[in-house]
Amino acid sequence: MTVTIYDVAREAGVSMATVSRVVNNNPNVKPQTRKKVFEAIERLGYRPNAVARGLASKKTTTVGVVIPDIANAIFAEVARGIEDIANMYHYNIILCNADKRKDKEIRVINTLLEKQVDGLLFMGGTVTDEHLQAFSTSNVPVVLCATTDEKGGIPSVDIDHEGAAFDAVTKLIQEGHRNIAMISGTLQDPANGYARFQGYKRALEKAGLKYREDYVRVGNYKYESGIEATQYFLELSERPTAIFAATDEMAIGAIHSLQDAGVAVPADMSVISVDNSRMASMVRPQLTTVAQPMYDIGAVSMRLLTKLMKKESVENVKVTLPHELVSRQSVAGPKA
Amino acid sequence: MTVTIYDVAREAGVSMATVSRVVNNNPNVKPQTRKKVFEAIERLGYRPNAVARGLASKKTTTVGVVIPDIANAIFAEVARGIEDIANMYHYNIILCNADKRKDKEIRVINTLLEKQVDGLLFMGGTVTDEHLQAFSTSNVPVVLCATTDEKGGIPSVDIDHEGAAFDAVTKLIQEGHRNIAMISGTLQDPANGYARFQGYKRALEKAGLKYREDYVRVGNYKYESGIEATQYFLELSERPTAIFAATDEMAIGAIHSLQDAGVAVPADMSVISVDNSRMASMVRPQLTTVAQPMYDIGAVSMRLLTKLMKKESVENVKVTLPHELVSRQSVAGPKA
DNA sequence: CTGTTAGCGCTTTCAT
DNA sequence: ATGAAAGCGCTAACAG
Repeated sequence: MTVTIYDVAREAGVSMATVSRVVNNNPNVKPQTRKKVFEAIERLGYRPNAVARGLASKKTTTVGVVIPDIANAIFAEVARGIEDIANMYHYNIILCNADKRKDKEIRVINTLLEKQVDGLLFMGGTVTDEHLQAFSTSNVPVVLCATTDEKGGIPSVDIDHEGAAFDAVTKLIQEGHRNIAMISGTLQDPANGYARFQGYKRALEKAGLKYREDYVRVGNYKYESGIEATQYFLELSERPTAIFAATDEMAIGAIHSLQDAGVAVPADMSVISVDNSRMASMVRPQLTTVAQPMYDIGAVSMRLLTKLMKKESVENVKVTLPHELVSRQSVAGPKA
Repeated sequence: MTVTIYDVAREAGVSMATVSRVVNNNPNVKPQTRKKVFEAIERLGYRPNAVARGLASKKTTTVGVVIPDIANAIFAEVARGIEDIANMYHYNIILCNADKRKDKEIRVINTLLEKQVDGLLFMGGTVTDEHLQAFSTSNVPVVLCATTDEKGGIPSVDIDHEGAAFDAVTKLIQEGHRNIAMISGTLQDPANGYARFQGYKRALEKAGLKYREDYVRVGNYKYESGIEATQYFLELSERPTAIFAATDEMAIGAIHSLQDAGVAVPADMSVISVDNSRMASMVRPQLTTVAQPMYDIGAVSMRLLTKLMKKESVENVKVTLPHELVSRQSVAGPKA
């Protein structure tokens, strides 16, 4: 039924080895022979079996990517960066959602390794010893993208979350705000949560502003949690004049919550965040936010992985991509 | 280096076949033997090689999914549905972006087939003869999701785009609108473009309203094109009183464009669309739209594919999922 | 319930 | 430049 390399060899009157050579573009084939083989391939409609090739060569040209949730716009953008570069280097990707749940992460890492992926791109919560353990049962290279490494050994690419948050809050301070609230992510989340919160505190500190617990609410990154946190701030006897949200989505929730309560943005209250997802310019007022280059994080980490898979030496295996404030309409000075 | 089934067999003092049986949960193994084997596996840190298994069994437990663009929220949602169900049935997915470009689609179909996927989920523009040709070079089942089949032979799951558009426009008509504009997708796109446009026309016709060319603008599904189209409508001597956008994103562009021009939504103009993406409730006013069950489209098509892969007989291979109007805040009657 | 034996379709020395 | 042959690690009859 299925035509194999052997059939092609017979049809072309050469050996399997020769067919293999032409299929793999090995230069050691006489042009004439090459032509004969191509014709036989054409005639028979031969299609190489990548599984057999993988078994024989111990290379699958596929990489595994574990991602928290592909339906999340941020991660989807990273995934696109990964896939584009993978494609460019002729790799395919097996995509697994793991929802930042350790058990699920460990499980998919193992099945990916069983499938003999040539490399692993890991995007998740924290990398624990168990993760390290799972990684080490194989010797394929791993790179973390947008993911914190507790121990610090693994190649990774991310932005400086603490710095990005610091810059966002500093922008608010420069505009004259002194009462700045924060809608944080969960502090257990090292990057989007803890690090951004630390950046907030450092900016306050540097400006000599006091940190107040009632100015911080922990959200879950969702729009709704931005709304809830803002409603809380609105009821404070001493209202903040600006809100820093750890993510765009929560910031948009904040903006709408404010508007629903009749407080004008940015006239009565400023809002800023970190992310710069596409939605940032799809709100009124358009959101001022610190841009995090999602696509590039994916692209760069995949590029790094290709180098590792080819055993090329890489100078820097811990890359931090730049972030940048993009000023739009949601920030102004505090009301006089 | 790597430990194989043979090593385990030796370690456990049994044959490879027995090890294979326990690994594959074949009941024909004495509990005691099973135990011995598991212990050997544990001791050696054995991990089955899925590539070898794939070659021997002619099954890879992975399916290929070609998708237009994973960074697009709509498709990402479908992808999540696919992956969740795939996971449930112990399949993995190889994800390929093809941007609805035929050449790219054909190319990835072929590489997916080379990788011996057990099935194919195709999400793209139109299915042409060339696609059919590519599919037919293999005998794995294919299911189309959210994709039109020109010829009609292939299993598929989608919603009734024409009907969804019809319902949206009819809602507007019921509210009393008689001057209804449409921001369409490109008419070359059978589902989101052409079909939704046809639904618009049919609704008009049924209500005895005349179709006017100047009330239709073709957009590219992006926010910005919603803005541009709306600006055009605003300059018409006889302004429409309601806008039907083929997608949420264009509708949101319309809303903002209207607001920027000082026309209140829905007081001065109503806006409705089809999609019900997460963004629909993340705008003010919240968008009234006809919900398209993206996640379910993915889930149902993957479920269908599993049946096809198991050669189970399926009653209906052309499934149309229901759509539903969700009323929020962007629609009201026309100004008296 | 367990073992033997062929392959699965291809790559890769090693010869020639 | 080409061919022969030995696997890659596993499953799947077939025996027993």
